[in-house]
Amino acid sequence: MIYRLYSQKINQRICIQIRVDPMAEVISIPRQVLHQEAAVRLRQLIVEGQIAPGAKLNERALAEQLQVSRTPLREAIKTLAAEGLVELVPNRGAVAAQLSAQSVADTFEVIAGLEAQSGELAARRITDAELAEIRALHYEMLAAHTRRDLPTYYRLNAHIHECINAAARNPVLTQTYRNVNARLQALRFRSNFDERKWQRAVDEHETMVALLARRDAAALRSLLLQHLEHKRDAVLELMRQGELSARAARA
Amino acid sequence: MIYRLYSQKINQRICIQIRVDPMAEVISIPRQVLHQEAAVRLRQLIVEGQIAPGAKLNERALAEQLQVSRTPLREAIKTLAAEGLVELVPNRGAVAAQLSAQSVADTFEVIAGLEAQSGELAARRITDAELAEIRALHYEMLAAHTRRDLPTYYRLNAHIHECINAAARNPVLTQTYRNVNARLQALRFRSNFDERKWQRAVDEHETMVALLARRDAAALRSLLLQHLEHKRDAVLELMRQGELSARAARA
DNA sequence: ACGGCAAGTTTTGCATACAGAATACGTTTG
DNA sequence: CAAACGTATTCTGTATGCAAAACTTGCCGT
Repeated sequence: MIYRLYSQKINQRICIQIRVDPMAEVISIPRQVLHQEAAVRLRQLIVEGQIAPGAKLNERALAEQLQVSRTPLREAIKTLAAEGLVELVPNRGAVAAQLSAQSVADTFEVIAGLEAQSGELAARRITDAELAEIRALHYEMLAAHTRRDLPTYYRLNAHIHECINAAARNPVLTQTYRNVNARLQALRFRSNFDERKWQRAVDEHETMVALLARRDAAALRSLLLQHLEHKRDAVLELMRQGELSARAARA
Repeated sequence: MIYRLYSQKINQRICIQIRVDPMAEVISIPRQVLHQEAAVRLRQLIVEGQIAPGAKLNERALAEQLQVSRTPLREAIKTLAAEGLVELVPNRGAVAAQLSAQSVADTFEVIAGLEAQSGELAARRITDAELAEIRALHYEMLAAHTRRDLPTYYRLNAHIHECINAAARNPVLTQTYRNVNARLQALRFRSNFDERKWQRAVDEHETMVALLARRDAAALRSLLLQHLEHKRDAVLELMRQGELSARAARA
């Protein structure tokens, strides 16, 4: 494999060629293109809530913050718009997506279907090694639950669901799932379980692992539907509380 | 509501204000912004196969063809990339997505899940008026089938599935469905049923309408799963034939 | 005081300019 | 003649400039 390095001046050109061992290519860090880098960082800002839902995205300010020019930033915004994380308003730029209670419920309905299918497929296709990894993560999660370490619990919880998804061996499903799920991350980051619901979620995860081990696709499917329904109710309840406390603060 | 029309010159500014009746706004045709216009037309080019799967998208040539500059075109390309219709290769631009048999199968697996859920929800939520419209479309489709008018059949078929989806009353589901479905349109445009499979598809549609009328969510769900499985097999078979004939042509 | 208006300011959308990466191509050399 | 090389050309990625749209502010008349 041959690579060439050029440096073009007005009327003077230098050309250097170097050979690169094909095996060594993975080592090279080709620094992602700017618009993808910008998309990643902007996605993070929105998902983590540093850009509030409904907030306007000022291109000049964001470009400065992310240290890129407006062109790649605008391209990144178009990407996030297609993912549903921002909304484009003609001649008025973009705003961070704002989820009403209704659209949260809708999103959970879709996610539930996707997760259920993941589970169903995973139960058929999972390997013992993958199952062992999920079981290990599950025990770590139990530890986090015992310590009431919510951030770690969330991280592990999301990781387990990602692993189940991966075990379904369907890249299109994985991408679709990630895409829809991204919209909910902003909510989950803030959310906080009540004790009883948290225990129930842990129990459901316990059953999940057992059903995966038994390769019981149908049961896992319905468990996941139920699990997501409970998650939805928890999030909606928190939204209502948040709304109430916001109203109380305003009053 | 007040709108203002400006024309800025270097050091001279003209400002005209006009009043617009809010009710009249829907009449005005504010010609979508260029990057969205470009995205729509580019999507069409890819879906209809005028840009072959795997073909490189030359920005300058495409910009000229679509009568826009490269900036909005690139933004449109980023949108389609997020939808999965094109693939971005760093420093090498974009290529129209190419679906392997495996990824077609994967995509159908996801679509099947989404359609099944649409059906399930639609059976619960559909109104009599919506049902009547679907039934009407169904009869039109029967007419197209009887005439062996494949293009009309496809159009009506897609329309019926869209209507079922709409009856589910879940915008997130609708968007996700459209998104994933777009990738398959390119294939369906070219495909052609064998007689027996076509008849079976028509029969399945007949049952579909009956189950919607009975509001039988569970049965509709499993029928749709089966229906999509058959569609998948038909498309995969056509892909194999296409490959074979392509090979034969090359030999 | 207040609603409406016009000019000023900011911001978005698009086009163009330019640097660097990739590619095509003619030449050289073993 | 094929492989390698160097140059020219093409193409992508980013920055910048400019016009139109939206927003802000101050003014004026009632």
